[in-house]
Amino acid sequence: MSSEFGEDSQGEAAEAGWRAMYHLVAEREGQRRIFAAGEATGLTPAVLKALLHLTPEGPCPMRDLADRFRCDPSYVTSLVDGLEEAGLAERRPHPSDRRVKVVVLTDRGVEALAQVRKIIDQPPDWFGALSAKELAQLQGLLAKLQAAQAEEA
Amino acid sequence: MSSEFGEDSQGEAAEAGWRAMYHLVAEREGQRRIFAAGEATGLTPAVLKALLHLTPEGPCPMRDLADRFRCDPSYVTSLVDGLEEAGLAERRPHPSDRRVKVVVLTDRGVEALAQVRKIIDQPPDWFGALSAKELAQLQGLLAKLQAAQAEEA
DNA sequence: TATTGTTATACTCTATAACTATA
DNA sequence: TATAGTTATAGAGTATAACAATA
Repeated sequence: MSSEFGEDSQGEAAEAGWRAMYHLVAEREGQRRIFAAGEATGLTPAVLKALLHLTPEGPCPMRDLADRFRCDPSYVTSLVDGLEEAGLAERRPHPSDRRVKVVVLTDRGVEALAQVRKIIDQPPDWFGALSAKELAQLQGLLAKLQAAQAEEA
Repeated sequence: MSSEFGEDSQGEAAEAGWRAMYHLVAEREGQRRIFAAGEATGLTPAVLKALLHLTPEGPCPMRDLADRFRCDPSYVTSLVDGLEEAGLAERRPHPSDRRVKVVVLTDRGVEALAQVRKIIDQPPDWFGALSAKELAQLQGLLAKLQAAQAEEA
């Protein structure tokens, strides 16, 4: 949420850019992809979402998942239950803190994650409207935004 | 979903651009805004979503809402019930087809929609990482994409 | 005492099936 | 016969509260 733009033209340009991005991503393509990924994998949207927050390398304490999702820990329990039932992840004890359980993807889980990522990462057809040069420009601008976003945290 | 890019470098650039946009919009800011809008208005996420698909001018047949949402008509019933209970919209008979009911925003509904839009449209702080010139560039590129997306439908 | 995770429970979101009214 | 909307119902999704184990 922004507090650093006033009614100046730069603020307006930022808003226009943000609105365009939001519209392009969130208001159509996002759901379409989650839907397609669900059909391809047979997973429910909720479990899919959980899968997308797991990484192939890192074992992840359940508590961290609750924080990332901003959801109740009890819900993480049911999410991880779903992942385990689908054979995509496992609970393991934390090496040093025995209260904690960490979640790790199984081989099948890593595979499923790759499949889902492939679907989600596929650019919509309308990206064809940009030339190679314009795509490079866009990438550069978005990279700057990503860097700024990362720094914010 | 794309079918027109192969493994060429342009396809890769498109994917990188799309992934960056998706990440910037969907994986953090989107939910944050819906959450904030819900807190500000006291509306549930579902009713909020419905509100966002209504326009101040156009009376909208309920069936059209079901199509836009890709949801079952029965769910539209409960959504519009929610909007009516909150005093934000009303059902009216369709002038020529008496099977149809159209949904129109009330004055309070128009107000609430503006409030929600204001929250959602507020650019994140990290837009400050771009100069005025870069913002203009970004706007131009996104406008092209929006035009292409609109044409697709 | 504070924290992690689970269970039991209940509330919200969303779809299916059966129905009514109109076309 | 086909289409728009509703009702009743059931199934996901998600939170709250009480609890067990560990720190």
